Amino acid sequence: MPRAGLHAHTITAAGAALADEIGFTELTMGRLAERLGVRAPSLYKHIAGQDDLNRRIAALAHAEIADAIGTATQGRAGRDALAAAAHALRDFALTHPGRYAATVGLTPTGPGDPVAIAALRGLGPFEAVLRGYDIAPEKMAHALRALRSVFHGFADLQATGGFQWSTDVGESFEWLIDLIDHGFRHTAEQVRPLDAVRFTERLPGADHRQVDGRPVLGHGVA
Amino acid sequence: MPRAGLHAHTITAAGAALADEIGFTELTMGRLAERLGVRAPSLYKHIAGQDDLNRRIAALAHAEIADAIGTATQGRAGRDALAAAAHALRDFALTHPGRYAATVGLTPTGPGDPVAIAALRGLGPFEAVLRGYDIAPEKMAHALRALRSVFHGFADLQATGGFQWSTDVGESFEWLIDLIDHGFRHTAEQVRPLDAVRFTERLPGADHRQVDGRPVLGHGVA
DNA sequence: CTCGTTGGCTAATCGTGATAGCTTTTAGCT
DNA sequence: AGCTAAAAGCTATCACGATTAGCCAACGAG
Repeated sequence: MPRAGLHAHTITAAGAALADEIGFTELTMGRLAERLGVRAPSLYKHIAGQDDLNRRIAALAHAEIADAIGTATQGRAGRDALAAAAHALRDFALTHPGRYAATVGLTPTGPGDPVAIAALRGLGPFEAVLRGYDIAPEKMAHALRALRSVFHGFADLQATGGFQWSTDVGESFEWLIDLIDHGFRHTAEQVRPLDAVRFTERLPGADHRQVDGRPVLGHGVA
Repeated sequence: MPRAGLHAHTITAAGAALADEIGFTELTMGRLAERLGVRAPSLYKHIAGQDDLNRRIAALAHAEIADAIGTATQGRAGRDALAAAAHALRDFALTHPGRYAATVGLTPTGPGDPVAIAALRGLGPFEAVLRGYDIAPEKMAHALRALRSVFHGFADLQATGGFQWSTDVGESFEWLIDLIDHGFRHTAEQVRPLDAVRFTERLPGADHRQVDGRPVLGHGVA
């Protein structure tokens, strides 16, 4: 019996492709092995188990998303960049639902976690988009979270069949981009009193390192 | 052996509570049965199976969310109503992570699906919030989807541990509310050409009934 | 050519969902 | 009070997926 010549990277790619076809939750070691023309236990010679597989797929997806958004926003700014990034993310979620599903719900296990590192890389293009608006540096983290929330929310709802009315989804998406664009322009002009910055609530287990009184944006997922 | 006196409603409630404790994906027939002091097969006398259980929990959660947002927004309008609704939803997602997880990822099977009906009921309070802004009636569906995307996205990211930086999450949330509030005010003033309304893209399987050229907002999940 | 490592296989364990068929409780009726 | 039928639990059992142990063949270095 000749060898199949598997590698962790091969398995991850095949798993991602299969997840896109049948859904992330339907991805099983047996099915993946069958797809690779191999028996299930053989996969364990290359990856540690299903959780490991899931994390590798998530890391791959994060990297791909970062690339997609990065290239889509090259040379654009303002609403153009915002729209390009939004479309790139949504297109990815719709074309690769399995991969996209892998990126949500997997808490990074620590600073060295490949998932965390890949997720961090995915933040870069979003920050670039925000640089096109007049946002105070200390508000950047808020704006980043807002961006992620908005576009993840839309992509997630659409990918999971959350939009059932006949109203055109693409048009709703454009409307949403306008909403955020206008919001960013308007909020940027706002002058809010300093005592609005409270820093009271803390997530248990979150990383709280600070330098010069500002959080270290070094790892984690924003 | 005396009877336990189970009912579909009892089982659903216990399942929701257990899901909140151990996580929705960890909810299992055996564990739920143990919690109820009964053997797993006994549950099948009242519910059809795990999928049925999941859907019942989702319907329950949708109803509870609708109630929470509805009461929170009573007598409020504009930014007040927006903030109240947003907080109500986020509080629910954080206090009842299991139930909240059940509400995402379950596509309604049809117009009569209890999940779809409950989800529809949950839209009411959101529409009420939007009435506080000057939004053209034909844009209401877009605004509704925008609202759902934004707050689902934030709640989902926070509930799944997506925010890892030290920046205060509550503050980011307030910032997001401001962003949307400003966006709604500004976009409402916008006058956009009619040909921007295209109605080209259609979701497969979606309900497309229309009356007077406008979609019937009768069922589905927006 | 030989040998150690590597990669795939079979067999087996364990946990979970689901179903079949049996038994007992319980409510209503005479 | 006793009878009866539906309802509600139980045991036994199967299917399937993840994972591990241990066997053996393929491959590359000397």
